[in-house]
Amino acid sequence: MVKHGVVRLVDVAEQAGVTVSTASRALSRPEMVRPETRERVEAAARALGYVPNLAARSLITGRSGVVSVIIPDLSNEYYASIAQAAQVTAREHGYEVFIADSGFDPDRESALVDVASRGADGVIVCTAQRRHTVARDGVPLVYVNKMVRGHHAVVVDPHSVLEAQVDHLLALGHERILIATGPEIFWVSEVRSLHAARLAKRLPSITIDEYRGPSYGGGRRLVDHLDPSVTAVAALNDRQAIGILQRAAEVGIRIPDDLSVVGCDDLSTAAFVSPALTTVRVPTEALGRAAVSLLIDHVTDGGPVIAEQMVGELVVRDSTAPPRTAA
Amino acid sequence: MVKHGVVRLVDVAEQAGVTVSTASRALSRPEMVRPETRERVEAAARALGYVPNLAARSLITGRSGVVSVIIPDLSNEYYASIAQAAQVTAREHGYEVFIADSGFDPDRESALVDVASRGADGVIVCTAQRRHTVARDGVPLVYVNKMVRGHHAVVVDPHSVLEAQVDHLLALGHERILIATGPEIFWVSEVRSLHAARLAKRLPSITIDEYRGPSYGGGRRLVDHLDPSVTAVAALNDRQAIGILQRAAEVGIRIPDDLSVVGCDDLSTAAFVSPALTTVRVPTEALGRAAVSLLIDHVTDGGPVIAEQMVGELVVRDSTAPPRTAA
DNA sequence: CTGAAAGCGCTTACAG
DNA sequence: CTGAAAGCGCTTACAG
Repeated sequence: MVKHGVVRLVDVAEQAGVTVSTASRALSRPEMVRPETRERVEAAARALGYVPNLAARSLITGRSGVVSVIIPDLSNEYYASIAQAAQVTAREHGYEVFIADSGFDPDRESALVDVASRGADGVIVCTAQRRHTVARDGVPLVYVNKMVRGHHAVVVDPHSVLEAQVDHLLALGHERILIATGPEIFWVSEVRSLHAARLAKRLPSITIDEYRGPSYGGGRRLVDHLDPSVTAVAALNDRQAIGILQRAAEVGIRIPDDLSVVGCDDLSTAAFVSPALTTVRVPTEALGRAAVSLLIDHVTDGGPVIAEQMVGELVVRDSTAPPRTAA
Repeated sequence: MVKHGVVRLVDVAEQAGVTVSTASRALSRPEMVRPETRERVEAAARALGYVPNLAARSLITGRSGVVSVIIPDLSNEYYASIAQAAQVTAREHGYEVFIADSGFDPDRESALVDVASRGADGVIVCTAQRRHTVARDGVPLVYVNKMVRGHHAVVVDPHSVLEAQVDHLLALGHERILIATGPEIFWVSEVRSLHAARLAKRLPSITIDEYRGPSYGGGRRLVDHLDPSVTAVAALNDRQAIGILQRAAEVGIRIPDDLSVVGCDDLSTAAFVSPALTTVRVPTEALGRAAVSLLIDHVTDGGPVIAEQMVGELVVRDSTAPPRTAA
């Protein structure tokens, strides 16, 4: 009889009439034992309800079989979707995923990376903020949503997003376009600012807002500080865009008649708000998958540092239209 | 020098001039060593960048310090919010949380419970489906969103939800009310059906729909099968309610003029759809917190089986109004 | 308060 | 193909 209902490998071995060594091989490297031995061990394991002690295995192999994914906000569909895709892909590679939530707090993020590094074979840090996070030595790490010199990363190219937004608005005939870039604590904002500045130089009617953040509140405040001559806004993301929609409705700005708004991300909410939001779809699933693939196929092998860039895709809905003054 | 940059406790001990035993105590049970010894060990640990090998610790203590939370869909805000609250609470108790996604698949859910049981000190299974899930012997388990005889559980009382919905509609003057209960594969649906049947017996103008599921699609289909005399719908959840709103808009049913709709959950989307959805707010955070508290404070101590029931709270917005024929 | 020693459950060279 | 033995890094009675 085994104590406490916990079945160990030695119990299985005894039942099968072999030693632990053989039992271990039969279970983890079946090609190394005689077929009948394997069957006997497998039968014993099944009969006893054996489940390996992961801690022991991990102690000896030095691998845990888990990948940690750290995201800023679990209840934010955007990040959840990345984490979910990562999970699916990781499982395909035989890894479990451990998802943790930093609550957008850089300090907590660092702490989590640290904790995660201890137990995991690799960690994926999904974060927008530029503030540097350092993983423990020797633990493979991939960033999602920002590029950090010397580190692997998967990002959506901010240029492609801004271009999709602005091209769409220009095509509709807008000239007085406001580009929201967000503050430079965010990696995307930094890159977006550069590109926006370049655009503004070429097209002087373009203005830039770098103060309002990527949130509903940021969008609302943007409306309250809006130059009346602006006819279109390229928002930082959908949350900000939806905040703009909300506040605009409250203060009597009609969308898209008085103001066109284009978002970014394509949250599921984007299709339900009124008017339905024109936006740039971000391939969140691809981000998650790519991060895991990079981690497993590449980082672990000590390959060169890679930064994958993906592109967004414009989704036209009802929040954009030609400017009233034109057309 | 240590090999591979991996600092073990023995390295710290050596540096501090003590044995591993003392080093171990200094770090995990500081009150057992002399203050100056502790300081010496702590200094050494800091200097060397020591981080404990969790697998080794877990092997010997028999505890992993992790709680697994299994949810059906990570990118569903409702479940994400429960998981997030669970995570916060667990951390307050010194546990890390491991969140996994079953994709609404009962088989995968079972498999995940099984995998999770190996590594975790306890598991929280957040699931709507009645189909029974069995944890490994000896691993504490708490269900969220369904009650299972003989198991700990935290749920929102379906009676309270239905009552809030129906009372609101009755107060507005509705008589021809359709109650969507959902198919009985869901635990809530089972309970909700019972209560709905009782209501229908008392108020014969109430009808019941048990075919349409708790999804956007379910809501859309519900509209396509709607008896024109119905003036109000008590939906199974917000997703279904939003599906109703969408489809109603397409087929020219005005809401709330022609039809009142009340949802359940209060997803963030609920406030943004048009018209803004009247719904019953479910305390998802409280669910997550309670599940963890139950797991840690009670299940582990072998206390009696507990099923906590919480109640929803009506949030009135714009999708409900008095029936046109009345008032 | 500290040390020497055993042991957690597994895997894996090393012999046979 | 199988067994005996060592060892992964830690914790914890047991002596001192």
